[in-house]
Amino acid sequence: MSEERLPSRSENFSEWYNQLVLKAELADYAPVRGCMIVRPYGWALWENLQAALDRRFKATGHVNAAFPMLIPKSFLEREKEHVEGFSPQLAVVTIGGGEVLEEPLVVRPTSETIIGHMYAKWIKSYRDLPVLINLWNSVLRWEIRTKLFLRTSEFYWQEGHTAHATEAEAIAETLQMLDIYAEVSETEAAIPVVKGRKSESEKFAGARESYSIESMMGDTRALQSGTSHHLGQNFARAFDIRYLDRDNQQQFCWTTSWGLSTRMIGALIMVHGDDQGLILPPRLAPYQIVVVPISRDEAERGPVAEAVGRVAQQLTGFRVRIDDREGLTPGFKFNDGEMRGVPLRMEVGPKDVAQGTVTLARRDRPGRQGKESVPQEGLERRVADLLDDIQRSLFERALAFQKEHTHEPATYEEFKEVVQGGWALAWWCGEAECEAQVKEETKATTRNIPLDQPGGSGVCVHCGRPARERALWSRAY
RNA sequence: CGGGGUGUAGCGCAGCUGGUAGCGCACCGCGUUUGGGACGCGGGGGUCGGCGGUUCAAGUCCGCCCACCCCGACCA
Repeated sequence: MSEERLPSRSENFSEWYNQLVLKAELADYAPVRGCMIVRPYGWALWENLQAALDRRFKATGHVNAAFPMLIPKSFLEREKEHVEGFSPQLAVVTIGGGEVLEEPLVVRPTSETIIGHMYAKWIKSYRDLPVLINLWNSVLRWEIRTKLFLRTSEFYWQEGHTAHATEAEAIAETLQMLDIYAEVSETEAAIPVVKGRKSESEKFAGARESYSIESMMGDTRALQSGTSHHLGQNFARAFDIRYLDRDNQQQFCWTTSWGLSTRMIGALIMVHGDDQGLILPPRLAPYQIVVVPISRDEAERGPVAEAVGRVAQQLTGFRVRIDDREGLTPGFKFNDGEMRGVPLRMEVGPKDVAQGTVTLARRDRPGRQGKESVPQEGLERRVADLLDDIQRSLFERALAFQKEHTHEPATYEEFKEVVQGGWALAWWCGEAECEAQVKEETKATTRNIPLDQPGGSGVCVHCGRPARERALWSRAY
């Protein structure tokens, strides 16, 4: 519960975000540095997102499993780029049961290595392929600078790990999972994305190619909210994952990995929220409707409660919360529901009882607008339509915002200007030092190289050398 | 890891030149309230971030440490 206002979203985005996460009771700071507590309301949101993803993973043939949190340190050292990428961020266990361990164990920063070890053991024949396993777990990366949901030392996610007989299959898998992430983000979270390939400097440590979905937050900065990696044969060679093909020849597998984390919750907050608080998309909201009963005296209480009960019966197909907390005024509950981002509020008071109506208020319309009086009869139909409309309008609003702040600068001068408050889609020569210079000069980095390129060729927006692809540039979280 | 800032009740803060801790909100009880953040009365709650030092006496002065936040370099 809260009663103070949030900082202004437009004036102090960062502070607005921090306080909203706490006040909406999504998460809290843990007593351990860099870690977060995900509170029930935040976890309910994650569970809904999990369900949306898991359904799609299963539909595409994946199965879930559990792997240990502790990994022999030597495993991390097997793949050269992987070590370099993750060493600085590892937490290492050196003592167990009071004894110094023979070999230190690392708390998993990601599971490619232990997966590689086990896949090598399990895969013998082309008949064993593909292996399509997903893990729902948490991982630990020693982060210096943290922010709830966006970057914490421990975070919750899913990591998918697959092994295939051919490169083409592995690439198809990598792109299939990227598509699933994009589809979940857009249809469930109502967050538009740009799918693309990561630059060499931004790709996953050990990957051959990394792909990401990138979204524009309310302050125009970009957030990578899902990644899918084609690992080539890098991990297969490091862990000796081989199979015997139809011609009785030993072949290395082609592997992939892909992950999406609770960071997506941060995206939901930053894309849809406003000065009043969260605005949650109906498909993921823990509660889609909050019912606020209103009665001035004992005589009204009974009929109102009866109407609420009747209405609740009609809405069993929705996630409904009846806010019958005592001693709180309706006004307080309105604000509380808005802060928590409940998509639809239903007020049931004496006037509604007298008229056989309820009052609906949609969260995505400002203030007291978006309120409407509807008959209790056939209510569920109107509720369903409104929730659909809210889901759609949140996406459209976010997409319009993203488009409005995405530019195609022709010159570097223009580029420098636009990346201060938006995204730039601009030709890039593909050279790492060019990218590094741009970052130095503007703080913008390549987010990805969008997959749907209009084609053609041009000159690098920074150095003027020939360029074959356009990159999406932005300041990022 | 560099620069800056903050640690006093759950949250936000006050506490002067040292004298034994307070305000608002939240919380508990009773009553009146309830269609946009109600009000009255009465309560409970503190190793003042930690350790050490100076002093008759430290929230206050000194030293060291720790944590968190903001801005930069690195990362989902």
